[in-house]
Amino acid sequence: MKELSNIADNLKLLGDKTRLAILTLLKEREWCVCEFVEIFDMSQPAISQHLRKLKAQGIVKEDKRGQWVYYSLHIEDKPYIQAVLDQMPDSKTILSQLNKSQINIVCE
Amino acid sequence: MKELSNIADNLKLLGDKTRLAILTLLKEREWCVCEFVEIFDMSQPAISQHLRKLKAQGIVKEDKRGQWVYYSLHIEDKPYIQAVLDQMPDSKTILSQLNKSQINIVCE
DNA sequence: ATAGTATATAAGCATATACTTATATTTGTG
DNA sequence: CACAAATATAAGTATATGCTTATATACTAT
Repeated sequence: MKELSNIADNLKLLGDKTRLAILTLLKEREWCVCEFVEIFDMSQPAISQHLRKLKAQGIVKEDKRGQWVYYSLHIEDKPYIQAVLDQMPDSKTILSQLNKSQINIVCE
Repeated sequence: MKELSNIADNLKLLGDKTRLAILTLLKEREWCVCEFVEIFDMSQPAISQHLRKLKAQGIVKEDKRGQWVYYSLHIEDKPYIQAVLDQMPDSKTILSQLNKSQINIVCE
């Protein structure tokens, strides 16, 4: 049984809009860093740091292939994360919500 | 459909050991503030502030009865929180983990 | 009314978090 | 080798967070 504080630390990482979107997108397929950088309105180091945190807690795993690093989910042993992601909308919905917030920023 | 950022804000509140324990205990029954104050090694205002955050996001509801305020879960419309709490251990396990950490503090 | 108990709020503070920019590292290509 | 692209790391900073102590509020009982 995982420790309460361990579970809380995992869930804390899900409590960020960007990371929650990343994980939800990863339900569908693996993604490389540069794809995330294009999608999110944020610098490359910011994305890299989010992925590092997720990797540090074993929530994602990386696969270096040539110049690119592909990330995928690694939550087989974390049912509480699976349970959350099962409830998340599909990638298309996530992407449209990200776009909407970008438009909001432009309009302000 | 709830907004991505709304879900993330909810999950952020679950990403704290104390609040996650509170919510898990609330699966079993309603609790009053003073019970939480006894269980957790923390001041009464600290507990009160955690409950206020949970109430502000509609995750718990309160019921004032005389001198006491009883809190209970209000997550019927939040399947991703239900899904997490379904995966959490029972109250006995939570309480023993809290006690363990208190003993650790004493021993240091 | 006064005192005691339960809870909430306010203010302050130390630490954590999520970015930014600058720079380093790794890999592919001419 | 030199350069470009993809990614990671470092350092700095503004804001958020989770506690503390002090105080206010609400209810109970004598």
